This record gives sequence, C-alpha cells and structure tokens, in this order.
Amino acid sequence: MNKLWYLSQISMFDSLPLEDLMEIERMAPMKTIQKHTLIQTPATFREGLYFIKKGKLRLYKINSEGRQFTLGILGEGNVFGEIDTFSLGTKGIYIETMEETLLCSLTKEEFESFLTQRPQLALKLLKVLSERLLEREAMLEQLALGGIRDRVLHLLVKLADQFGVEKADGFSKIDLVLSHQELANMIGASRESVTVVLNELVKQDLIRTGRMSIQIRLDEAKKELSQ
DNA sequence: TCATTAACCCCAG
DNA sequence: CTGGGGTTAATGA
Repeated sequence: MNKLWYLSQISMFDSLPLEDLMEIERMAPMKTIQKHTLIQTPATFREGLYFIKKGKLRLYKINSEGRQFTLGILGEGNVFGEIDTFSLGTKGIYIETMEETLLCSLTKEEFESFLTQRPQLALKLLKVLSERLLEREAMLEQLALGGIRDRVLHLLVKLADQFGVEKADGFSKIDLVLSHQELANMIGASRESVTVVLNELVKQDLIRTGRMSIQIRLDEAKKELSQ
C-alpha cells in the first residue's frame, strides 16, 4: 500500500488521470500524526490545502468561557484548508486528531498552480464548500431550536450518516470513539444531560450503547426527527 | 419547565 | 488512581 494507493482512494481525485496523481504525490508529502494531537489552532493557522488519507480529525471552537464546541468531524478522503479568500471553513478554529492520522498537504503556492491547470478540480472544491456551508446552517438551526433530546438525536444521525457501519440487525455502528463528554461538546450541552438522553434513547430502542460506542437505528431515528 | 451545577456513586483499566 | 458513565437535589433562565 503505497502513497499512490491512498491518493486513488480520495474521492476528489477520482476523475483525475494517473499523471496528475503522480504529480500530487511528488508535491504533497504525507505525514503520520499521533492521536490526540492539535494540528491547528487559530494562532498556528497556515494557508494551504490538506487531505486526510487516513484517520479522523475533530474541528472545534472555544468560547469565551473556555468551553469547546465541536463543529464537525472529518474523515478519510475529506479536505480542509484555505487559500486567500477561498475558504473551506476551517480558519480560526482548532483541529485535533482523534486517532492516528495520515495527512497530506499542499502549500498555498503549490495548490494555486495546481488549481489553475485543472479547472475541474476547482469545481469539485466549490461543491465541497457549498455542502459544508449548508451543513453548518442546518446545525445552527437545530442548535437554536431543539431541546437536548433532538440535538443528541440529530447529532447521532449525522455521525451515523458520515461514519456509520451497517449491521445485519438494522443498527448502524458509529465508527468513532466518543465519550459522553465529547458528544456533549458537540452540541453544547452538559455531560450529565447527554447521559440521561442517551439512556432514554436506549429505552426507546432507537440506539444501543457500550463503553465509548454507539449503534443507532438510522431510519427510525430519522423518522423521530422529522416529527 | 427544562437544563445545568454540584455532589455523589460505581466500574474498568 | 484516573476517566467514563450513572444518578439526583438544588438552582436558575
């Protein structure tokens, strides 16, 4: 499993010919980052483009009281970064690895020259950007309106859509190692409230929980949310 | 009324 | 011991 294999797994590059993949391989060194490492803070922000080849990153802000608020989680194949005004929404935030991660990066200059030669790549990036904006909007909406139960359910559905692994019995296992505290951080709630809601959802047979693991009936959960 | 705070508890590693 | 998870009375917007 060499570098090229990883690049071919990245959906953004699916439609690029092999020569382009090889060029990127030359330009973009890949490095391994240990779990629970801060790879970006508002202070250390640098322009450029980053691809996640393997692993998971958590993006979060810290409010004035020092509490974290998770904006989202990026996994294998996702991109982030900024070049001038072309923002993928990752400026001014903290980014931390949730597990060992393989990251590949292009500098601002490398990415700009690569982009101008390949307009189809710019189009794909535009799509990524607009999707991410829509998701932020939906997230803010449910955050302002819903009670804790809805916010937890919404979060679990979103995580299962992104990281869920279908099981034979109708449950999707969320392939992330998350404590109740981390779930609480993602929706701006207390750990205790999340624990209570999670146990309610277990009683309603919408989810199953284990230590640092959650399975969810995705279709049932979505029905609950639309009511 | 609903969620947070604070103070406990137990359990696994 | 530490960190995750569970519980509840008091408190507060």
